[in-house]
Amino acid sequence: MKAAKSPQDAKRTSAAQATRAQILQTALEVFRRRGLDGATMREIAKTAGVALGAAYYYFPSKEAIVQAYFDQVQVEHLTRVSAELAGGQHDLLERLRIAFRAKLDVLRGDRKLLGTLFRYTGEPEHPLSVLGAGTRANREQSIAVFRLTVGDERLPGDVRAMLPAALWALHVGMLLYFIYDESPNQERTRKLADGVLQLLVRVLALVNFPLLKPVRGSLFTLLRNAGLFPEPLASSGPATNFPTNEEAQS
Amino acid sequence: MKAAKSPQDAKRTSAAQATRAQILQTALEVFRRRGLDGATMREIAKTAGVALGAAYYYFPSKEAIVQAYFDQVQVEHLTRVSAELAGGQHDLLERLRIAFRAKLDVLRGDRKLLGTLFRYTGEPEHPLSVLGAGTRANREQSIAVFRLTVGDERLPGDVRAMLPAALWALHVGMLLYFIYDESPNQERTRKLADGVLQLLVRVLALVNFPLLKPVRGSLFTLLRNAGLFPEPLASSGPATNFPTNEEAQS
DNA sequence: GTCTATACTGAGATAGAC
DNA sequence: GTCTATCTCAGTATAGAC
Repeated sequence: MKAAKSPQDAKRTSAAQATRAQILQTALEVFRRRGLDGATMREIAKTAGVALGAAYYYFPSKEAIVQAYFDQVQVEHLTRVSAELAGGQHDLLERLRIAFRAKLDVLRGDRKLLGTLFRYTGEPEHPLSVLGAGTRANREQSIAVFRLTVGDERLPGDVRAMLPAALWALHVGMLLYFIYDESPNQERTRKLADGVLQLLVRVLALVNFPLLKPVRGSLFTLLRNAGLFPEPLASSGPATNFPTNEEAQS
Repeated sequence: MKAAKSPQDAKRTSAAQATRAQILQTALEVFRRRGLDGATMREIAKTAGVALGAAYYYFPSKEAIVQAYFDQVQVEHLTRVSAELAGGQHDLLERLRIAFRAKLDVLRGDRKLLGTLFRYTGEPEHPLSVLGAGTRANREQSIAVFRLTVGDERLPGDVRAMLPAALWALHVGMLLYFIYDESPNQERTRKLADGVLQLLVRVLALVNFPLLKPVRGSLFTLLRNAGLFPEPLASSGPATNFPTNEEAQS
């Protein structure tokens, strides 16, 4: 957003970024070796070859490092999905599989770190709550990836409006299953995801069926009243998309 | 399970139990006053009139106290639901509302404590993970309450087999919403629960409809293969009921 | 603005005396 | 079963080098 004002600034900045990156990467190594709780900021700093203060200079807490990791993951997910989707014509199911599998591929090997993602779920005020304000940017980027995945698939307006956020929620559920999945290479998670997505696509095809239409209407009204998907249908701006609970008239 | 062997034992035991209860109740007061993180074991011990070590003698960690609280909640939920269900004839929807509302009533005022429930969701090995082995007893008791709530409602066998666990999962979701709900007296949560349950009952009525039967079949097969509801349909023993992932052949 | 070195505080948890 | 003393470690503070 802002360019460096002088060579000095640029140099300082890039040196600082290198330090930051160094700390981040080292921290991830230490996390993988020791586990999240086993890792201490002191060891991270020492291994990274910086003083403790430097680590705290860049990351206010240990979990902030993990958050930075999640931001990294998010970027890589977008990259992978964009690349794969660009590669050819795929139907909706294939596209969804690509998006879900890509996420698992990016996270493969870091299942333990993933636990942190859920640690503050029950604490609305915490900056690292998956559902909280502090992670909104990351969440919206992730939802955007699913919006991209859905693309211009022909769907009823209300379905199309909430599908990306619903997919995001579904994918969070998948990650939870992933963490608990001890099958070799977590194949069970992949199978489950495939199956669920297949089912989802089938249900989406049924969604205009007369018997189901009223159910669908009720469901969406319910969710909207609950403030779970408050975007005003087909709004184009950046949508708020989760329990912000900023007083909706029900 | 085991009776005291002598008056001494009984006395010791009951004195010890009194100490334990004292620590537990005091801890809850302190939690409510200071919040969970604001509360220190030192303050809890001091306020309860015991030494720090005594608190740790009864509760291996601060969160263990919260876990004990959840056990208490579980007992009270069962009591309330049993009492209300015994009071007359209710249809399924009414019974479900009773069960869900009772839970909210029991927890009203302790929403902050509830955050702890989710803190270790992402850590399978942690004794306090909602989905883990350490909380299985509590979870099964809770599912049993929902089984009681469903009662002998006429339902297809597969639906009837997974409904209690599904309701348990749904109710956990409700608790999450509850935590984030800042509406007066958390009325939004109650409205949402009512609406979701109404919808659920409507869907249950449609479940035998020809168009939906294959979808339902696929869904259940999927969940079973995923090990999410591994009980062998209508087994009567204590069912394992969540991602234990003890090697299932998919 | 970036980083080092060092020391301090607070709190969860434990050991061992009684 | 209960207490006191102690340990560890995350996180803060500070003072300063560059």
